[in-house]
Amino acid sequence: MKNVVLGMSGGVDSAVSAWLLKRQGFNVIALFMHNWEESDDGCCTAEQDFADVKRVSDKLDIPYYSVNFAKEYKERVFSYFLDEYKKGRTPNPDVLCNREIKFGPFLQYAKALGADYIATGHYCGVSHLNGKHYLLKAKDQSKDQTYFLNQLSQNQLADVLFPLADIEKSEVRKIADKLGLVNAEKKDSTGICFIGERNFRSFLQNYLPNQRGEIVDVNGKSVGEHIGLMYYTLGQRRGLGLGGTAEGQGRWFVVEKDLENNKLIVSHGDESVLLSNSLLASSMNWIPDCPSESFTCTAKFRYRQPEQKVDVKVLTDGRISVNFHEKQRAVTPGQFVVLYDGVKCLGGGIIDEVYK
RNA sequence: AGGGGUAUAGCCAAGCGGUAAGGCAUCAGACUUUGACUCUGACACUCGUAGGUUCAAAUCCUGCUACCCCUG
Repeated sequence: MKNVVLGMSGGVDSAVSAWLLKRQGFNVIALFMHNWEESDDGCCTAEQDFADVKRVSDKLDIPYYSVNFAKEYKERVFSYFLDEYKKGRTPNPDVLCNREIKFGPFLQYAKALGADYIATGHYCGVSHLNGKHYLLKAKDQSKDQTYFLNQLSQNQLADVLFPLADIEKSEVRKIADKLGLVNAEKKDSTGICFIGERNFRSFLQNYLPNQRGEIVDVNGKSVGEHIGLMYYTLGQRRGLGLGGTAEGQGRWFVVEKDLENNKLIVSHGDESVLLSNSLLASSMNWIPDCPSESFTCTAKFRYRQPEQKVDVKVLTDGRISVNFHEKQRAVTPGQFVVLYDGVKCLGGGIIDEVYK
C-alpha cells in the first residue's frame, strides 16, 4: 500500500481529498501546516483549523500530524512579499507559498515521513508522459487553481496527487455533507495563504513604513492625499476617498505609482489609460519545457480572469515578451502572467514591465 | 464697505410652491486562497442662518452670515 501525505488545512477541499485518496486505496496521512505566528489579535484561526483537521481525520480514521514552517514562510515568502511592496509592485505571495512551502519543506518533510506521494486539495490536475510532468486545469473551471501553481518545477510535480482534478466544488460539498464532516459547510478560506483575511492596511503597516503623499490626476493636478503608495494597486478605485467633480461623473482609478516623488496618479472616469498591449516577464518557469522561441497561446494576468489570447516571444535572457491580441486592463507588475495551451498550464513568470 | 452671483449629505449635483433625483466617496454584504476589479444593499424627517407670506416653501419675500466675481 502506497503512502500519501496530504496537506490538510481544515477546509472542506482537503478533507474530501483525504476521503477520495483513501477510497483509491492509499494509506493517507494528514499533515497540517502552521506557517504563521499570529502576533496580533487575529484570534487562533490556526488552532480552530487544526481542531477541524483532528475531527475530520478521526472521522475518516486516518492519522494526522502538525508541522510548523513559520520560519521558512517568513524567510522565503513573506520577505519577498514585503520587498515587492517596497518596490511599489503588487506581489502574489500565494504563488510563492506553493513553490517555497507546500512544495518545498512540506514535500521534503512528507518524503522523510515515508511518503510515496504528497497530495493537496488544489483544484487542478497532473499527468505524466515520457518522464515529463504536466500541470492541468481542473474540471471545475471556476475553481481552477493552476494560476497559483505556475511556478512548480518538474521535481515538485513528480510525486504529487490532486484528488480534486475532476470534481466540481459543489460535488465536494455534497460528499463532505454525506460523510458528515464538520467542515462540510465551512466557508472557503480567502485572504493571503496562512495569514488569512485581515485588514490589509493595518496589517501591512506593522511591517512597512508608510508615507503620505499627493494624489494627482493624469494632468498632474493635485486632487487629494494618499496614505502610502504600498496600499494601492493599479486599477484600484476603492480607498481613494475621491468624490465627484464638476467635470462630470465617474469613478477614480489608480493609474500609476510614482515612487520617486511619492505620488499616486489617478484617472477620473476614463479607464482607457489602464489598457496595455504587451508585457515583459521574468522568473519564467516552464511546465515541462519552453514550447518554442515564439508561439501563440492563452494567458491570465491575475487569478480568476478569463484567459486571453497572446503571442509569446522568448528572449535570449530567458525573459518573455507577451503581446496581447486585445488590450488588457490594469496589468500589474509583480503579478504573475500564466500561460495555457488548452487544459495544460505551460508555466508562468513575474510581470516586470507593461507597455501601452 | 458700489454692483452682481452662489449657498442642497464628505464631494459633485438635480430641484424653480406641493412634501429632497442621480453620480462619486464611505460603510455593509456577495464574489475571491494575492492585491484589485465586479456585483448587491445602506446612506439628507432635511435644503447656510433667523424671520415672514401660504392650507403647503429647498423652492416666494426680508434681515444676517460665508464664499465667489466685477467696478472702484
